[in-house]
Amino acid sequence: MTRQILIVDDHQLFLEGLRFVLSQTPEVSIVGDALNGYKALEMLASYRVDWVLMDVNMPHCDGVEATKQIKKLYPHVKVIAVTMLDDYVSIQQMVKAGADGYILKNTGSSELHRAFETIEKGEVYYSNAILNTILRRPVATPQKSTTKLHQWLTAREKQIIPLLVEGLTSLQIADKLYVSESTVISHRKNILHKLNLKNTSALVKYALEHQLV
Amino acid sequence: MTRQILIVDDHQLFLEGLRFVLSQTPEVSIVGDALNGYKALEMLASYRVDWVLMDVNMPHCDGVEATKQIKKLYPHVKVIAVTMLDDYVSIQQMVKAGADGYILKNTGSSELHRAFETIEKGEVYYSNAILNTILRRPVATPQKSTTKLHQWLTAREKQIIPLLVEGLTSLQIADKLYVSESTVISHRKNILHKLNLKNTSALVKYALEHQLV
DNA sequence: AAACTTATCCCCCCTAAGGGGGATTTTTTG
DNA sequence: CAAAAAATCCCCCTTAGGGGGGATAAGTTT
Repeated sequence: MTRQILIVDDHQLFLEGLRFVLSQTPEVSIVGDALNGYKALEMLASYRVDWVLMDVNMPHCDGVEATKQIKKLYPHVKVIAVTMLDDYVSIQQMVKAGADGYILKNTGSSELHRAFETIEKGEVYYSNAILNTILRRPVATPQKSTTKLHQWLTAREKQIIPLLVEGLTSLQIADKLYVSESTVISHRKNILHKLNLKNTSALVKYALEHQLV
Repeated sequence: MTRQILIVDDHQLFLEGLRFVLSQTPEVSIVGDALNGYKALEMLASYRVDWVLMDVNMPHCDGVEATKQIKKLYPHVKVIAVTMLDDYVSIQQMVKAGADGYILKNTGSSELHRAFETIEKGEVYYSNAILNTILRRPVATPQKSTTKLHQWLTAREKQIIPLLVEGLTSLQIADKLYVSESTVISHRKNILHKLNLKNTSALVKYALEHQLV
């Protein structure tokens, strides 16, 4: 089944280039184009549209707002963000707005085809190129430890840690696990000893910073 | 050219499953497997290896450390992280360690093949599934803060919190701040009361999750 | 000046945490 | 099967944490 595509972009030149690329693509036909989000919503009200190729930054009604509206009014329409921006916030905003894919303008047409194939299967497509940007963000919790002491913990010990992190007492944990308080105390003592930590507060910090919760 | 693959994983069952999948895959042969990072480095020293399928969390020497070492010693070897973890920090750490791909264990073999094709081309492959996790992180918008309980804390109280997070006792903190132990105890009691927390462990969790450190 | 906040310190009392053992049973592993 | 590891429970004892007050001096606000 041929997919009806709407292109939304305020860059005339890019719009024409994309028109050419899509004209070479089978199973795809262009419904029309819009220079901003408002125009796009007007088009959607009048024509059958399957996919929207949406620029992120446009005047009047930007890609994020337009995508939110489209997903609200026409949930079946697939929206693919096509953008020059590869910054984290833009990507995240578009994803939260409900975009089904995210590709960069400087990637080739082969990537566009791959995106189409992925979205056709009902999956979400992200350009590999944007990932480098996303993943190079500074880490929230700076980690300096190289040796991972906690790999020596037993299953039971790892099970108890999240409960200690929650601030539960030994007795409360014991009741939860149907064992005696002494057992929990022993486990905690062993954990502290294995991780070479002074008290439970330090353990909570360690656990949260090493994703043991 | 047939690719020589080394599998590094401490889960025997998964290892065998992966062996089967790869035996069905053309242009690929398994050099061997290792149960942890150290073993992997030993294997790399003795055999020709093109690709490493690396589990992230393993005992003795985890995937992040092992990947760093591999990339340092054998830059030409492609490392693909294969993991159950889809949390942000793990992914980011592996990327920083130099991993050439990141796929989840619960994805099918078709994804593995896609990863191979992508990496064969010299590109980096990321599982689409992990992206949802990454992009659903809370967006850093300091403006739209709701009511934060800790905004009512005094300067002294905020000063004490990081010290409690470090696991210091009241006396240790008192010595650091040149006040009496009683003072620190009072401050901590006030903090717990203001934040409506049961004990210091819960406070540590709160502090780390709300960037009070 | 009166009211309020903060930081400082103290009291009593009780509970939870932590250090040092040891012992048993079950499970895992070589 | 035998050894090792893990999970379970107990003892004693000391220290730190936490709930309930209250008091004072210094500074700020109203």
